[in-house]
Amino acid sequence: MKRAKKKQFHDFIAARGLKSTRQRDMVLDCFLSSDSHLSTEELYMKVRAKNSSIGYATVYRTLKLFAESGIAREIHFGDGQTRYEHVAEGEHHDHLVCTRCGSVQEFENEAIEKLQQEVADQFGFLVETHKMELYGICSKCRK
Amino acid sequence: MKRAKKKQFHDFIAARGLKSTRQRDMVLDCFLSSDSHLSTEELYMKVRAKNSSIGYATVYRTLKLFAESGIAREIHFGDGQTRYEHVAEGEHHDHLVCTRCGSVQEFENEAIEKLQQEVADQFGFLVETHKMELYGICSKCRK
DNA sequence: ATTATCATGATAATCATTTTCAATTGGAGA
DNA sequence: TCTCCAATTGAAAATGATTATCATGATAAT
Ligand SMILES: [Mn+2]
Ligand SMILES: [Mn+2]
Ligand SMILES: [Zn+2]
Ligand SMILES: [Zn+2]
Repeated sequence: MKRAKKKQFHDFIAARGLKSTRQRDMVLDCFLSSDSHLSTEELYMKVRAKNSSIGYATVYRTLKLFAESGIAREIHFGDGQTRYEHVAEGEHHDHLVCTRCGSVQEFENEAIEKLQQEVADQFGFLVETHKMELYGICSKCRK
Repeated sequence: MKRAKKKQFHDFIAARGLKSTRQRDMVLDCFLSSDSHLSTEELYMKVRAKNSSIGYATVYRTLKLFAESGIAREIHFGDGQTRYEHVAEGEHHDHLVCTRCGSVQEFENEAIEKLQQEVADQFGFLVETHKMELYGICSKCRK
């Protein structure tokens, strides 16, 4: 899957007339080998560990490109920081976010998605994207 | 309903040992007589129209108190600005947000809420709050 | 190799929001 | 009503995340 994501990004880069650089590849490797839902700063720290000369701005810019290329998605959990998650082609999921330990559990529920569509239809609304997040205490933190 | 909200806020102020001020009452009146989902800046402009000497910080601080008192709820639609909506006791709703004109349509769907609870239960997750927003094109903008 | 572009890193600039602080005000008690 | 102190206010500085600027360096097509 990493291979495919890398190709997808490189194809995007090429299609846009952009250039392949050692920094972009470095950020890409760090992103693909990291957990999902990392903040820009967290990613920056990981990249920094590999190459301390990388600039903060480069990480910001590269992450935005990942989102545009479709291999990542920007998410906001209300803590004031932008996070990026891995995107699998044609897949969608929502989140359970623990307000105590910060852990994030992903889930998919076809029934809910269908009901959302019905609601939108009732209002003549054309859905492009949606977000659903349940905030609370995860099972580990409840013990 | 305005009466009740005002009382709720004044009770909150008193219970916390805070003081009732002309500025807070002014912001409260503007908030209660405005549409929901206004950004802090939009509210500030409305208050400013009544009393041009009000400070920006006061509006920020007061809106936070509204949220704490339970008469308002902070919401984020991803445009980088905090918005506040009116809260009716014991009521909950979600949103359809038009990405073209910015209009917001509220809706309630008991079936979805129930399914959300089931999902959380499956993961042993205790839900405290949740948000669900459908982004897309509203019926007016589709015509 | 040459050249036209694009990318990078350092730094300044933005933007929304928060904090600081000196001056003012509210309101409980005398 | 008067006092007094804690709470409040407005202006301005500070903050934190993100973006823009710009001189320098790298990429890749010719
Ligand atoms: Mn996710
Ligand atoms: Mn609402
Ligand atoms: Zn937890
Ligand atoms: Zn619209």
